[in-house]
Amino acid sequence: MSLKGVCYCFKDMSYWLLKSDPSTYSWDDLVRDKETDWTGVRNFQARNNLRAMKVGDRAFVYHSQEDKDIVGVAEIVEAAKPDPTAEEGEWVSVRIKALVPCGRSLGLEEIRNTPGLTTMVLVANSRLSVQPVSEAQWNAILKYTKTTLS
DNA sequence: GCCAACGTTGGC
DNA sequence: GCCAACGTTGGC
Repeated sequence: MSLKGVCYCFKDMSYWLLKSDPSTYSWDDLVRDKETDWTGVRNFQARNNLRAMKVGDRAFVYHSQEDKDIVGVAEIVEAAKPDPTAEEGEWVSVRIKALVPCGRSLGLEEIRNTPGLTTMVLVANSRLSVQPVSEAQWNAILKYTKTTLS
């Protein structure tokens, strides 16, 4: 691979946050499965975010409901394709794989109280299940959670 | 195209 | 379990 190609990949990487109720599908489930199709998204904004994902993009996995924290990092390994679980409508899913767990989880409360993270979509619109994360937010969260990507 | 009614999600 | 916020649906 050329150096130009490498640089392009880095420059072009996008970051995301995927929300899941752990009683339905948790980070531990993803680690067990290693990879999974992220199906079941039935919201237009979330679907558009799924469509914008590229192979190699990274996403935090956030546990909604009882935990309310960011727990791990996943990588997009297949871009959007028709969601096989959708009986009607143009819904899509992407394939993700577990990369690393966070060194420690980062709770919603702490996100709300951390300068630089208060602008996260999670804070303004906690209901959106597939959200973009800025590069600055991404790096800050890696730092706060003591998470190292190999 | 507006808006009331309804359903769902998720924080508390 | 409650309820606020949000998104979708459907009547007009």
